[in-house]
Amino acid sequence: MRPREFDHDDVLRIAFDQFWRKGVRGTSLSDIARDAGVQRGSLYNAFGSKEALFLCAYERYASEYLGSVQKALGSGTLRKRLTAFFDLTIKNFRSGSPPRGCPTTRGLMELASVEGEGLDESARKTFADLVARITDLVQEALSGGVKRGEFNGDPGTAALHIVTVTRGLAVLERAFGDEAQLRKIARHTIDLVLGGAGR
Amino acid sequence: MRPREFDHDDVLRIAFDQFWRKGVRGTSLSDIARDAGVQRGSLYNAFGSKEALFLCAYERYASEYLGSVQKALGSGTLRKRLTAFFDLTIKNFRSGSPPRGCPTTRGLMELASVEGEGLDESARKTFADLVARITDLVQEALSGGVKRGEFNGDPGTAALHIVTVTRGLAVLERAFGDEAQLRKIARHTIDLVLGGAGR
DNA sequence: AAAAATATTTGACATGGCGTCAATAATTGA
DNA sequence: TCAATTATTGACGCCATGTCAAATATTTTT
Repeated sequence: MRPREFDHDDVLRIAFDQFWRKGVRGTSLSDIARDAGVQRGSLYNAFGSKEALFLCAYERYASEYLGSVQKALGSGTLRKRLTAFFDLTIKNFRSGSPPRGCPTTRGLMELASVEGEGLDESARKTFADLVARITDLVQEALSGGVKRGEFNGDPGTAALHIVTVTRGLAVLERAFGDEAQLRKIARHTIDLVLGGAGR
Repeated sequence: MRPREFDHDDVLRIAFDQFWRKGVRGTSLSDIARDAGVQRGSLYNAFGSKEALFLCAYERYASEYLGSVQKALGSGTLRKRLTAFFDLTIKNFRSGSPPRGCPTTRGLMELASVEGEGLDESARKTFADLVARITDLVQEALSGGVKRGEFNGDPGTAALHIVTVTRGLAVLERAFGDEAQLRKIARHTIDLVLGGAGR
């Protein structure tokens, strides 16, 4: 059979970059094809549809992103680790100029119409993964030195709350665009989560 | 001059309903025109462009929404009022079937490309208004019976945090779609904000 | 080595959306 | 009554998505 003349991964990276900058609906396959030096038809042949291409590109990004989160959460006190998580998150969707926002959030909202079921599944996994990692973090801290009673409810709920805040930040960032404010909210959230520790 | 043959407000309501259900980019002016019994050209004559029409429709909605928030925050203890706020918010973006999500958040994310500057302004105002109302609420409670020291930082930061959570909920709702979970996060947030009061 | 099989590339095409424009129609005011 | 003004209407250009058949480049088979 005839070998393909372009690298799938290259195209996915290029496509994701455009999707992230201009949104899924705001990016045409012609744009991507031109940027990637590929014929538009080849993209259809390789991926089937624009939404399918976005999905592939998104999943490639998501695994990379989750990996970097994993790394950032490395070690240190709970406060330090949570701070690192918020820092990474804010830095991630403040990257580029103008800032490009949170890809998962943007994609999810943009495709959350009748049809956009493919990304729902994928975004759910991303969020679930984040919640799981933060839950582990909290549990680990609890079984370590951190005193119980500084958390309201179970670690899972705390993690859910934290991930919710990060996604809220992704939204506010689009509205206000003020990084200092985002950091303030992040710090405040950590203070709340760590109970009296930071007051 | 010739009188127009349709009611602006009717069209805005119909348009907003479609935008909310199918997204801005997923809704065509032909759809709206058909639904409203108006020619497509008339919409361009009256509003200028699809984005401008969306903006008008959004602003009509936003003032209605802020009014209902105002009402819901009416009276009672701070906990009761915050609970009412979360309830209204969740109920709002769980309305319809399937749930239609938060219009401000969806619109903001969808149009947050290079050009979408019109809605940025409008959404910023909506969020700023929400933050201001919640700030007032907290300040009122503080000058009333509620003890100081149950809040971390100033009331403004607390309000910002709360609004951030509601927007995070709008995102998670799209991913998980589980209303019970949203309520759990809301309750948890209130518990955190009210310090030791609810523990 | 030649031919068959198979997958990719390519360009043409159909469909549908946005936005513009000139022509037409319906009022109001002089 | 007629001019001025604004709304409506339908045709048009442009661009996007997605489909299809023809052409092309390999690998495998004979």
